[in-house]
Amino acid sequence: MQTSAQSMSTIRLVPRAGLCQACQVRGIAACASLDDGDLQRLAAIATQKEYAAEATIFEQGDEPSFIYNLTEGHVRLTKTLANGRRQIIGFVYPGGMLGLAVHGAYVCSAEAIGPVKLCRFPRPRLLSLLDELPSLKTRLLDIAADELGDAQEQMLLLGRKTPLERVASFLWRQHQEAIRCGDSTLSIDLPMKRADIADYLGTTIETVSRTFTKLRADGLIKLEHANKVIILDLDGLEELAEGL
Amino acid sequence: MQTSAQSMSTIRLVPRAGLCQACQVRGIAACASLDDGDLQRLAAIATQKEYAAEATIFEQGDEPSFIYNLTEGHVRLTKTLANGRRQIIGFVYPGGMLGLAVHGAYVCSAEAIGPVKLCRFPRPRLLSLLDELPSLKTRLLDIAADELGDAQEQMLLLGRKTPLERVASFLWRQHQEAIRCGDSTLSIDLPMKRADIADYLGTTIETVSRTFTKLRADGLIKLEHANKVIILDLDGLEELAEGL
DNA sequence: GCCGGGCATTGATTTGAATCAAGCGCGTGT
DNA sequence: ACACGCGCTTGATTCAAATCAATGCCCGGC
Repeated sequence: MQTSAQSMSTIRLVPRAGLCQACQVRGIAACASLDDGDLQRLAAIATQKEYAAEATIFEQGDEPSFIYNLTEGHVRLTKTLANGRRQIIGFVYPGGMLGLAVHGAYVCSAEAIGPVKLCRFPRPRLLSLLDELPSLKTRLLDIAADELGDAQEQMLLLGRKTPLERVASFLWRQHQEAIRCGDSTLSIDLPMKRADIADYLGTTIETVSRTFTKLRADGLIKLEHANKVIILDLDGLEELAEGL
Repeated sequence: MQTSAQSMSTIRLVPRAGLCQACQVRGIAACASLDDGDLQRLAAIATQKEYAAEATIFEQGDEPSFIYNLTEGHVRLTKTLANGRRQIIGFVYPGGMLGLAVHGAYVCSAEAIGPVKLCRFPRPRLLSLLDELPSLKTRLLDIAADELGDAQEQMLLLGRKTPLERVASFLWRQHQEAIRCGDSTLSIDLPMKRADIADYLGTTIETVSRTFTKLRADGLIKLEHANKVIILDLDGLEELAEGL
């Protein structure tokens, strides 16, 4: 009872300068485009922050004061309708950016799935620094274009795929993501709960669960336990995902 | 029979230099960020193209050789699944960009809804010009961030809204778009067919039609004819769209 | 003016996923 | 060790939207 609600969510806050060279996500994050000198300048405006599991990093509608780079853990981006219906817009993995998509206010909320570490940049200072770091601006444009492509793929999923195809697509992408992080096994760790998967795929917990069961029955996957999936038939999964 | 299939779709192609000052979308397109001198440099690499109704401007999977700016008419962006199911990712209005979202290839196809005019830029030349026109690069980043926000809003629609809410959201946005173009009436012209609306909203032609009928019965809209809607209760429409 | 075809609307029926409702398994804290 | 609770799975039922099927309307060609 001695810790306040705030200290529950924000565990540590340290200046960032000098730590970048050692950063876990140095090679895949936005800052990968920078040489050591420019990295120094970026690091000068950055602060490292940590949040506990389930903490809210920012809220839909908030003034967008910061842009973040996720260094450890997983984040979900959510939008919520008046009556409580929730849609998960995306999951963010280590190396990903938060807070890029903005029309005057954050368009979605960001919540830590497990404990996370972030690199935080004051938006105005980062934006003005962009004029002096053109390679970073280019990189952000590339990142935004990639995210736009991902969003469009998700619209196809939500608008036109069956629940079976949605789950297969989800697992396929989780596998691709694991590869991108250097993990080339067919074993997938799901950091999020069934409710998160359901809200991401535009369906329900029950349907997600039944679909996992069906994929297992059909021999496409094995469920080591609820949050660990082994892919047995990667090609079959991809075919399902593409609606073949 | 004397005209080939190609000349059916590509009617005219003229150099663009010098025409920008007179451009219809000068004030709202990406080039709005440029002064006259920089505009000259951009115009030097642009070509004006026209396409007939239903023509394909580029195809999902094509090498992304060009970036386009729509000057007249309307475009739909589509993705298609193996078995023919189609999702419309977005509609583009005069002043909008085509071909920004790319992972090595166009991620969707672009099709003219009616006759269209476009300003076409060779992608490599535009990208290298960006290094000399930082304000344009910033503008493109802003546009990409806006489109990302729109895409996220659409994910909420596709994942969690009812057909009634989807159609209400669609009409509300069409109205907002009309305002952006300086048209402040409550009368909306729909350039696209019911099939396009259905594929955009992740539903069917029949459901779209029934929903229009219901909105009319409930006194929220009037249907002047199939492609002309008069909004009678803008607030009611917005409430529906937000799920209240 | 009349015919034909494309597009929209309306109606009847089916179906697949949401909802409602138990159970189960596992980790946590007492 | 035990009980509690949370998260996942499984089963039964409902229901909304997709599908199937006609009909109507408007425009363009003959």
